Amino acid sequence: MVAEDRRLAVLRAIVEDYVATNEPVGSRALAERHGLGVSPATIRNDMAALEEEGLITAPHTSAGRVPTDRGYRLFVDKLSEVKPLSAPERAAIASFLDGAVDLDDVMTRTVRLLAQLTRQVALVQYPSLARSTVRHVELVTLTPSRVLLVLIADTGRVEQRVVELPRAAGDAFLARIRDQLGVRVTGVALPDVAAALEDLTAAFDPDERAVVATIAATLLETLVERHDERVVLAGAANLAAVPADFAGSFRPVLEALEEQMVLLRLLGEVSADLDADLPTVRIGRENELEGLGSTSVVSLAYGRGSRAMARLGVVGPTRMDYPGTMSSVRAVARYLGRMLADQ
Amino acid sequence: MVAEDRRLAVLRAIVEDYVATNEPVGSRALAERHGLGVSPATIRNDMAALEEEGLITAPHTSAGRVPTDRGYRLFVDKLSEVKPLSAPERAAIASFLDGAVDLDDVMTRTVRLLAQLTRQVALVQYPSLARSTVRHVELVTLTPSRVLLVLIADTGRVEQRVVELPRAAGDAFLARIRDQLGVRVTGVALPDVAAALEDLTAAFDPDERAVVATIAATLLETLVERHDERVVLAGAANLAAVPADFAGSFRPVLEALEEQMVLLRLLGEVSADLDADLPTVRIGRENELEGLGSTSVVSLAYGRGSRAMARLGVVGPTRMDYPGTMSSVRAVARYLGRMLADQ
DNA sequence: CGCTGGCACTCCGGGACCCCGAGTGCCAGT
DNA sequence: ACTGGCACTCGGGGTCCCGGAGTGCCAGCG
Repeated sequence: MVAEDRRLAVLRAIVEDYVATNEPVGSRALAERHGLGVSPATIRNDMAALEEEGLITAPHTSAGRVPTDRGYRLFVDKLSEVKPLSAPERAAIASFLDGAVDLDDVMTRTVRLLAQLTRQVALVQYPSLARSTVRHVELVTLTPSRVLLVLIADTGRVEQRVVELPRAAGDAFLARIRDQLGVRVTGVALPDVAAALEDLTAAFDPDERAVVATIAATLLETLVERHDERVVLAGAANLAAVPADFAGSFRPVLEALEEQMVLLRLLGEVSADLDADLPTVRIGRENELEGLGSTSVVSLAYGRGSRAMARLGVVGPTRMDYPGTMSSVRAVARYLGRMLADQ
Repeated sequence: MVAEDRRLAVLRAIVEDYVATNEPVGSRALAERHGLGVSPATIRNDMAALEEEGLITAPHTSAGRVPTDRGYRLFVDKLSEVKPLSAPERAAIASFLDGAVDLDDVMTRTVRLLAQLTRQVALVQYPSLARSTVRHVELVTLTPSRVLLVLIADTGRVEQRVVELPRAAGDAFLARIRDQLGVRVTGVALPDVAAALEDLTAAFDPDERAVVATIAATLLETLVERHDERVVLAGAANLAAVPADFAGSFRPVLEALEEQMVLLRLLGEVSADLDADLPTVRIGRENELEGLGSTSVVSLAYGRGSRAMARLGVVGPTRMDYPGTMSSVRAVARYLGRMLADQ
């Protein structure tokens, strides 16, 4: 089995060298730079075997080898360790995020930080409304028949919506609605709000119910909407770092990254718990999105305590420094979770 | 002066052809495609004169001519007319923007629309807080010594900030503060809020003043902050449409566009009034920003009635369709102004 | 049996070269 | 003032060629 081990060591060396140099790596360079203790000829045999298994491939007959998606996959799963961040990096995270004034600010800073740390495109999803509770509901009169409905979640997230009332409503009436809403939904988990509002209209006179129902409906709409799942992005310029990474132009990549839907799918489903300590890695074709066949996504959930709230991650070329990226993603996710817990 | 007129016609033809084909334009093609009624040789003389004046330039001894920044400038100022939009385009604007649920939604839709219409990078600045009035101020208790301060402007813009109080404050006390704030600032223009709060602390007992002062300070901070001038962006993928437009890589351009400060400077100062009906055009080096030497910016203020609230515009290669872009920018600015007036 | 050195082979990339076409500037003629 | 003609320039593309890097295979060795 010694031979088998060496083969894997060769794969690991190929991945590391290729990531570092961006050039197909040959047997001689490999034998020299890594202390494998065998001759290039032996390595060539190993490489032939690895190629047979579909883990590496040669761009041309007479070039070095390059890892395939499957090769990276094996590397990530079995051959790499997530290195802890350096002290300066930790310090950078702290100094970057401290001093944020509101949730928008936290999100913006986080995504920039992540882009800077990893030198890739960073994504951060807003804390999911579905996993929050209501902190406060407010109604603000705009005109007699229009009110602004403001919903504040415990994550600090604020949603607002203008409501057109079926008829004019006086301040006293609105105050009663506000009170009733407050009593019923404050502290309630957002998915449970619908149930909590079930009997809301019953608390009002029949001729008042149309107005109340309109407001309640808008509130529920606000909770349900896909709008919910906002994702912010930073570091698009990093795509241009090594143009060769994206065959032809990277226009399709840029285009894909402008679609919120795509970003959400890249980050993946938010799991219930925060148990997973290691980022999820999707490599190349593994994420089946148009135009993103030569990119990888490293993502992780963040949250308060053990409850996941949303995800964050980075998108980069399949030829990326997985261990480094994974550790940055993990560190930022942890720090962000801690920040939000403070609030 | 007929000769002079023809020279300008030649310049205009060069700009139009170059924009259409992205290739240096020669004297023969010019004589054929545009009904100038003179021979290529004559046009060559004109071109020599235009080159002498610094309006066009030849990439190589034996290539056609290309407009310089100054050439585009003359074209924009004197030789082009802003064409009205086509009916389908107008329809697209309306259908794209209608149905927006809140201010964020309006901004997002607008910027996407503009990017799509112009096929360039679009920028839209949020309605300036400095030009709004206060619609409502709200205080929400988080913990006894922390409150969330929410400010709603008449543009629909919502700002929130967590305030750490110097000591715990009861609900009744906070309600009094809220009332006092409401009385003093509701309907007040944001720049005048500081004055309106001048005597706020006087309305409270001496031992309450520290808390009140903290809240007032945070409110003022919220108004002043640069955060104020948010700009959203869309259509970055359009930069990649004609890679040759940005010599080498367009990394620097992407980088510049990630800086809020840069975006603000690109859009320019918001003037007091909405008098200017034509977009401002800054061509190439005219905007003195690092990395944006080969881009042009077409921008315009938008607002309610005659009051400017902020600006929007697009960034693209100097080689752009100025008349078309200008008309799109103008149309979107008008429509957006009308939408906000409705609110 | 696994490893090694040697060897013939392949193929990419870059440089040298050349030609063609497009476009110019200038000049003499109308 | 405009035009046709002409000599000139230059870049892009095509072809050719070579060197270097890397491979696969084979025979030999411990």
